[in-house]
Amino acid sequence: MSEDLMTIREMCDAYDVTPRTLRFYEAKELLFPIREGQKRLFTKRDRARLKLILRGKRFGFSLEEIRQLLDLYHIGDQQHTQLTRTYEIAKDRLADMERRREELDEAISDLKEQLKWGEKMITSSSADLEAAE
Amino acid sequence: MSEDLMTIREMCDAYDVTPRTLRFYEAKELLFPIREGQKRLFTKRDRARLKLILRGKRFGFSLEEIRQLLDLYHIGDQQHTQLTRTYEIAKDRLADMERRREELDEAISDLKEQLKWGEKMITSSSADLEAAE
DNA sequence: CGTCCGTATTACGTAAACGTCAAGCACTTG
DNA sequence: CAAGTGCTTGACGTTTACGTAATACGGACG
Repeated sequence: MSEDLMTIREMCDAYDVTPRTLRFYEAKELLFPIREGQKRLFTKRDRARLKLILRGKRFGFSLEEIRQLLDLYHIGDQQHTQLTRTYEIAKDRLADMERRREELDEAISDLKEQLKWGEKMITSSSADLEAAE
Repeated sequence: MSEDLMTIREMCDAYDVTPRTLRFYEAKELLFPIREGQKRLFTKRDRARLKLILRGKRFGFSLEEIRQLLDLYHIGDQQHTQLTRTYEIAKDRLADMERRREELDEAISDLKEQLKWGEKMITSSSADLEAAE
């Protein structure tokens, strides 16, 4: 348990991002590193959030969308009404993701189909692929 | 079979994009509408490509990445060596997508877990969620 | 024939997500 | 203590993916 806190450089090495990116995310209120004097120290919570940020980006979410998603994970001691609302948003998000999953499955099988053809074309000769819908 | 060709406006209505977007994609060599005089006419092939473009975007691919992916679907009558190379790229892409699917599954189950907590919190009262890894 | 309407081209504008200096503070290291 | 190393805060630059006029062209219509 080396310290639970990481410097900006350790973060960059660990997650393959630049210092600029981490400061940018802090400015956008996606991360909240603590300050020791001048320097930033990133907590376990920051690391968890960063993972989610990078994951979100890989799925085409904007940083603003990601920020809202992150807030879902911060369901702290809020008011009941606000909480219910948050819950609804989260359910919508989940539905989003499951739609994306279906789409991704489709994309994968499309590409697989394409690869089967590619295989045939490599082992045999060329053909006319324009017939495909 | 109304004509198999669509005007820019018909395309916009059908796929919910702007004319600017379609012209932009053409400029970036993602689409290749034919020209009747001045006007563009989009073929079935353009529509298939546009669908893939929009799908790619939903998964966070840049237009440049999408253009390369689209080329995989255009495995026409190329040279054998080039074809083999293309095939390798396609397989890498497929592996990419399957990794993404795993990640998406993880993201979904994470969010579902979060929702279970949210449920408890709504039906009961507030609690401390900071203990979560 | 004048005037819309839809499309075209050209060009400048913009939001998001950083990159890239410039200049300064805090160690520590020789 | 001078020099380097690492971090800091601005501030301006850049790329991507379009938006938004301004201007012009070609057919349809009253």
